[in-house]
Amino acid sequence: MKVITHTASRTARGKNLTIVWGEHDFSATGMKNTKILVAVTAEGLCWLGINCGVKKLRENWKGAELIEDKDVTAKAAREIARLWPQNLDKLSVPVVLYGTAFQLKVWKELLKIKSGTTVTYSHIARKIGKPAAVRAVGSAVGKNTVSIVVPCHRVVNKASGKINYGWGPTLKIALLEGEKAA
DNA sequence: ATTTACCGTGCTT
DNA sequence: AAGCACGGTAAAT
Repeated sequence: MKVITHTASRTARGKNLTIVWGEHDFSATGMKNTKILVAVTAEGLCWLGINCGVKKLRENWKGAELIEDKDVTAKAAREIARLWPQNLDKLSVPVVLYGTAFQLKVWKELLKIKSGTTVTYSHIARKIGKPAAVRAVGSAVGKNTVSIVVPCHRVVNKASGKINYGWGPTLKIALLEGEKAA
């Protein structure tokens, strides 16, 4: 999978950017009643939201020009559904990551987590050489813009049974179950 | 069992 | 420019 990164804050990254988006069914994967909102820039996949609506997309790409066109996003959506859960790393569409230097480090680390496995937030913190920045890792993971493909759901709490997930704890569990079963 | 300290980000003042 | 709230974990109380 090709990954393109850009250093930009959340508020600045939408500037002068055109994003095409579309909603697609993800149920064929065994994830019942699940829709993914796929968005692409000229470079590649920049956003994947689960059951989320454009509002979230707009909030995360302030100032960007958003164009709805399912025909454009369908190819990527179909490929994601086909490759999940084991082979997302074979995605032919490049993944485009816009974040701060810290966030980019965290997200790239997420890409190394194998399907069917989980790691803790402190593990990531150690991996990026900032063992004390566990909480910062937590917030960076939560700001991931390309769910599922950048597997933020594979990061779990160490001991406390708490489950945190931007699209809801239930979905996080469902994704992990789906990957384990595969 | 509760509190404290650590870090980066984004929102509010 | 400064302050506040978040989020996960280990260590100290």
